[in-house]
Amino acid sequence: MTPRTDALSREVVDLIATVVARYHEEYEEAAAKHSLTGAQAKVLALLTLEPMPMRRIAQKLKCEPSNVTGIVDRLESRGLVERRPDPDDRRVKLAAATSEGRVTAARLRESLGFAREPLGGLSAEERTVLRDLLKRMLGGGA
Amino acid sequence: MTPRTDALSREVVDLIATVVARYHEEYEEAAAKHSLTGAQAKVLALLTLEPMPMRRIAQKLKCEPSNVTGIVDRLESRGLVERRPDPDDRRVKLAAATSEGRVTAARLRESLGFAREPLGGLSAEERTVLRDLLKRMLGGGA
DNA sequence: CTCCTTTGCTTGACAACATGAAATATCGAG
DNA sequence: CTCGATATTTCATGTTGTCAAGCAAAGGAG
Repeated sequence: MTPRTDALSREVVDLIATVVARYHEEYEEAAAKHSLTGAQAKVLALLTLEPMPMRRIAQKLKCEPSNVTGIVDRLESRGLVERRPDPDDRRVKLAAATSEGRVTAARLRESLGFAREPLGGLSAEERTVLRDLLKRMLGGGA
Repeated sequence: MTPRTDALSREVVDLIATVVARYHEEYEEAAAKHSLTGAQAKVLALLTLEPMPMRRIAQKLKCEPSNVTGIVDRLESRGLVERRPDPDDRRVKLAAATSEGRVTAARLRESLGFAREPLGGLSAEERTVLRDLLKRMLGGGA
């Protein structure tokens, strides 16, 4: 169907690569502002939505559970996250953001400029078109 | 200008986050297929375009030069890359892809499905629109 | 209930990536 | 030539990632 390497596709892929690079930079930068690494920021953001077993964090991050242990350890040692027992299953430990963790996460979201800066140049209609194209792109490839 | 957290912007940012995650997954996966890490694949791809001083690789990767030393070491020990003296400046070492390195890089490009899969669902017109929106998004924020 | 497998988490060993500081060699200006 | 700047490497250290092994708890088969 799609010619393997037509100029248009290559251009779009290059642009996406640029978006990816830029997104990462900004994310790491915003995390560093709060003395967090990217991985720690991601986990903290996840836990502000709801407490979660370690195992589920690993699934979200697509990494081994043993890795999550260390990341949560570091967040816990800074008082941003705590481990609670799961009342329904004593094997499970629920990681949850502390109130201090939620404050940090909120500040982090604010300093994440990616939402405003690059999207600011697009009108509401254009953003709608972009949204729909991205949706189709992601939905179709799944 | 842009309301800080309107639903549409949040949705687009979420979609971009998904694209970023997906891009990374596929890139790491493709690299792993050739027993390379993501960082190694990136450097190898860079050096297939043209030989380059270590320092410039570090700039492209946005990391410290001392880090590049290790990555190039590993690529060199596998015969994918070599260090050459720079005729104009004896302090500089030019890293260059070997012919074997170029073969590996070419295979890697081919196995990188991101170009075909998700873009396949979009018509040429839609890809043009997407390209222009991404361009404006990136250009405006720069 | 006991046995046995599975599941959830942690620990330990190890590799890659990343930073920062210090060492070495070279360049280039004065 | 001397001195400061530049390019690279080395070392110490920390974070992220994997895999294998271990332990506690859950859950089913008998």
